Amino acid sequence: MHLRRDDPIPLYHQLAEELREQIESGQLEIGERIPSVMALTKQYRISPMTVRQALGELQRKGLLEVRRGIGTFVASPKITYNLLHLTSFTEDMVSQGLVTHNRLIHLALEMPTEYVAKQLKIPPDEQVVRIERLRYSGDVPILIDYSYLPGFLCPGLENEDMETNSLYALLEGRYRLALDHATHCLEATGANDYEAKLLGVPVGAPMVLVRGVAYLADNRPVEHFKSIYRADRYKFRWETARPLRHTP
Amino acid sequence: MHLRRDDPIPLYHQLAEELREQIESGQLEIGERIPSVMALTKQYRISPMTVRQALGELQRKGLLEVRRGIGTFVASPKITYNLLHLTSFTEDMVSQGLVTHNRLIHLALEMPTEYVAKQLKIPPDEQVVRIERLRYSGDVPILIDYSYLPGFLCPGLENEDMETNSLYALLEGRYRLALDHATHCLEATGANDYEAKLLGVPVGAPMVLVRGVAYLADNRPVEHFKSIYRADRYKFRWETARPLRHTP
DNA sequence: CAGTGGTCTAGACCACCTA
DNA sequence: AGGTGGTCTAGACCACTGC
Repeated sequence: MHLRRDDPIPLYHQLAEELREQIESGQLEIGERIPSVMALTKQYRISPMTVRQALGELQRKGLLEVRRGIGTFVASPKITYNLLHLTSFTEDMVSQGLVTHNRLIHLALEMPTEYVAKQLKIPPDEQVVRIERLRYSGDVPILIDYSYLPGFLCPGLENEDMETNSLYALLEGRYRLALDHATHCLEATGANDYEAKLLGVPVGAPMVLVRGVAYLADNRPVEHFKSIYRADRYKFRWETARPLRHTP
Repeated sequence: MHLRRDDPIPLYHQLAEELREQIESGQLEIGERIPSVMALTKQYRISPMTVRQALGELQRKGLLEVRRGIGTFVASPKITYNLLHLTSFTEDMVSQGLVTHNRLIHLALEMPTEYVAKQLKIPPDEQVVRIERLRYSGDVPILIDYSYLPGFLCPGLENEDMETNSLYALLEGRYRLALDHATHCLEATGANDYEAKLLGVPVGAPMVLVRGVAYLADNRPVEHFKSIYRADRYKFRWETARPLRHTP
């Protein structure tokens, strides 16, 4: 395996992906030492700083664990698994044997708010596709889901069937937009009139609000999302590993 | 101001701290552009890569915001919690450069409830240290923190100064209990009378409730914790390698 | 066009760890 | 002693932005 130098995707990210695949495929086992920085430098013919950028990325995501003066090791994969698990509503429902479906509330091409334009890093006069869906577990509405995507990235998306189709499957299949990573921000809030009505809870009922942005491998924003969960029907679980202390 | 080159603290961290102080003191205002990479390179007589390491650190912590081709700007500061790593509140605040202190509300050796004994995997007649603390960012109370630890693991902990000491630092330093991993469960809730009074918010105000257990490397439970955060002052942030939110 | 941040090079020295 | 990761240099080219 070698890296593509005439690719918009940075070398360090290509290397990080390569290592992640080796970890997830089991070529590199949990607790195993990965090749040293110098070894990777020679193997991929890139400079040490670039290797370290790749390792830093995986370290921050919890896939690698560094022991100074000894080496870099594959960390327990629980962390990433559960963090992904944390964000996957449908998967969570299915794994608990619950039937889930969506109700489309809104789907149109329109002008973004200032906030959304900033999140997507587009000019404020660039149109976005706005999607609003209500998502159920069985007959119980669990969350409201808002998505905003730059219109030029997915022309015609506003005419698709968003009730039965998965948005991400559409993006990857029809528009060849391979989502790569995402940021998330979680807070608690109370249901407003609109949310309370849709979800069938009292106004002010405790809700979990998750906002974030999904990106392509080259860091172009593809989607700004906002999800509002009923706190009485949904809990978030995860595990962490303690980071090793390093330099001050 | 100049950096100390014969200091164990890395240059990039010194620069990051320098910029952070300028932001917090108001020398650099929110939304203001900070000097460019080249300007900082010349000003502090360090190389561009080192400047970028400093900026990257502040960016990941949410203090800076980058607009490509334009410049780097001071972001509006928010307290965030990194879900990837198991850190204590104190460590988390300090790493973000925020001043924090605790008010001890309760500290004693006592009999556990059935629930706590089960969480800690100890017999119901085995005593636990119960700690209740109110924790501040500056002058603002942010959360109420309950900890329960098996008494035999940390004899004398009930006589320690829990107002100025970090619990995790004490456990690792004095008792040689190296925390390794933890489980967490998060939900949203409304403040009850007691919580509202302590935190100075209205009854029913949105709160984030996190419960869980911290373990040693051999899976012995060390601590059952329960933290109640003011949702208006504390947000939880994380990144995922692949966004699987809408997977069918 | 000039300025910005993003990426990358090909080395260097250091503190740390094992042996 | 020899290998490891951590830090740092002094440049380079690129894509993007605003003028």
